[in-house]
Amino acid sequence: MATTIKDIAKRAGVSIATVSRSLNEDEKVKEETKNLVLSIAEELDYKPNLLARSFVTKKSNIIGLVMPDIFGEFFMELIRGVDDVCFSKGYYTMVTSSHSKRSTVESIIDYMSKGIVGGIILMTPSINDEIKKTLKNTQLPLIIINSKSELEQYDSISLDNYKGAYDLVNFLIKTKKYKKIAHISGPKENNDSINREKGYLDALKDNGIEINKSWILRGDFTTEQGKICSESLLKMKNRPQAIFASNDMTAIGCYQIARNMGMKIPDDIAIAGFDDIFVSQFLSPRMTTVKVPIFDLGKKAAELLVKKIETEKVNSKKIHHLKLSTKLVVGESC
Amino acid sequence: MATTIKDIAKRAGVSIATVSRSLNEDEKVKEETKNLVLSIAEELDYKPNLLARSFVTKKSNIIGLVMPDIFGEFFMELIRGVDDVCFSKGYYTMVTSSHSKRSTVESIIDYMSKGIVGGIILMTPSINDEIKKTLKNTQLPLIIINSKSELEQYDSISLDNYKGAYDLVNFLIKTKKYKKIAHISGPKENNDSINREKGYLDALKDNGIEINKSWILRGDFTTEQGKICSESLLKMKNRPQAIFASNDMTAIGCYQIARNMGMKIPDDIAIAGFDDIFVSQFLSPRMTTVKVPIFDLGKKAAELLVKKIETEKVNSKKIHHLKLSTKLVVGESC
DNA sequence: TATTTTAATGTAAACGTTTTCATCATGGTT
DNA sequence: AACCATGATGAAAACGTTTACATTAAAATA
Repeated sequence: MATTIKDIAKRAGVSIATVSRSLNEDEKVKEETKNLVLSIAEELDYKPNLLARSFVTKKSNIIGLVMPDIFGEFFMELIRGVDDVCFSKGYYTMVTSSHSKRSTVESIIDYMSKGIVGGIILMTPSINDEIKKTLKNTQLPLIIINSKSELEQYDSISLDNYKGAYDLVNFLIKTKKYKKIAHISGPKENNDSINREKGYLDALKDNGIEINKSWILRGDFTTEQGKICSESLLKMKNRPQAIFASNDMTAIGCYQIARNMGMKIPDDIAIAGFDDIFVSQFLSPRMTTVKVPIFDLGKKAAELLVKKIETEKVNSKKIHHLKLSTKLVVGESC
Repeated sequence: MATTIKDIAKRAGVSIATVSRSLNEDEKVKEETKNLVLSIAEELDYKPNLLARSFVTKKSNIIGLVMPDIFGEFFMELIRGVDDVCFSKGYYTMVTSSHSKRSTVESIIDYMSKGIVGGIILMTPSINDEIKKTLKNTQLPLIIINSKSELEQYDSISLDNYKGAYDLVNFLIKTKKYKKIAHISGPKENNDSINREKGYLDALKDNGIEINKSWILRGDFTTEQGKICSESLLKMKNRPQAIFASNDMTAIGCYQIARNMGMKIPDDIAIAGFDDIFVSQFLSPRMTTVKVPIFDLGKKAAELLVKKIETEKVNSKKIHHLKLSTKLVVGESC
């Protein structure tokens, strides 16, 4: 049987209330008594029962991380960032992802209603009405990771996809002197994708380059679709000099097609991606892309959430909207 | 305020005991009463307070996944496998990793003592005395993921690293006709590494090839060390025809050095790895390696653990030691 | 019919903690 | 000397469940 505050109380000859107070720093209790209790707790190797504590305080030091998927380095880095902060602040990280069998909403509801988590980090590429409605019904501390802060009333952290894409395309035009730049986008509803495309369009516009709509193809962040799109781009009579793919996975598809068609990168076709995933540095030539600080994203989200959980009483109603900047990674593919 | 069994009891005109019994399928309660209770619960959108439940039953449906690190696709796949099973069985996945600030042992102790998890999946590359001692003090259901089942008393799941390596080296000898095969190992204490090296040695032995000790170098699973080791191998007067690296990361280092030295893979030097990480398929030439079913590993571990948690009363003392087989992936690097 | 068994339900304790309220010294203020 | 504020502590309730035990009514057995 594990040691409880009762055991300590008995041994110390005080009430359990005094033990509890001694254990929870902030309370007024005579220094002497406190030290006695603390030393006995130490001696008996006392570990507070978190379940009991959370149960009575209605606060859980478990953070629920809801993601659209659990796959690849993006989510791994996110988890790592969250875990890093959680650990150092005495919190636990609980992960869940959407599934064929479970929607994002279901995950959230589950977490919210069962009293199991003390706060939620919600990472979602898009926010639909169902999610909005669900969020409205909770008063759990919440941080949203999403590019588009459609929900102004919630704290959010996002990557500056727009600027990342803008800078990259601007670099292609200004430094590399490309004028014919195609784009393979990401999924339609995906806010990351939407903002990257915007950055692309604005960079062209600002440089006085006319937009060629036939050079903008819809991808879906997969290598497969990258292949399909790049193939049709490279077979055009008036084909582009460069392809800006909405993410590295898509760009990898372009690499493969270019190689298959016997084209040299970047001489015959320049390729740029977005994300700077692990693979990208090993491709030859090294991919030009945009580094996104996912680890930091996770860290920041967790930090913000913990802060929110702990100051909830004070209820500082200030809403934060953080935007993390990306970094251009210049390789030899352009 | 959330609905509790008291609310249901009041509305249904029964005691909370009856409500509880109705909710927990297995109990004897009149069909009629049960239906009434259930319909009211539905109506009031009752969600049991998991904290309260776990607190009183001393059973948690949270599974603690303890890993040596949280980085890269290996752990991502592991988490995914665990999450997959956990979700479908109504469990939650809590992750933690070792740190500069936290040892594996501390993570375990933390999980064990705070009453927060109902079982632990412990993934560790090696088991030291401290871990052994710690495990002895718990009666929490536990599954160990580790190559070497030093701890026969605990259920374990592991990858058949030995056979994977043996088959690969055997393939290099029998099919590819290499006779001079070097090996860059992994960390000393790492059981995966140890078994892979054993497989390598035995394959050579069984094929009547004498072992050249100067061709066996100590790596540490990093690309950096792969570079260092392969450079010294390739600069030898009597240099090997092939290098079997203990994992793909190391093999990638070999690729880079070979390229730097102007050597063609596989003509000048053949390279093989282990793990079949995501990158490997994109290298040119495609790496020959060994695919390890990490996702399945996670799944199996979770399945076993859940089974253990749920049959604990019955206490079937049978200990399971599962070994998952790997699969040779033939690329063009050999 | 009297007694025993069984089924259905209620009562209340228990889990380990926090926290409100009450109690009781102690020492300072009039 | 009487009073009051204060600081330290204890008693007990509360949180939402499950569950051992008690109770009741109905059914089965004698």
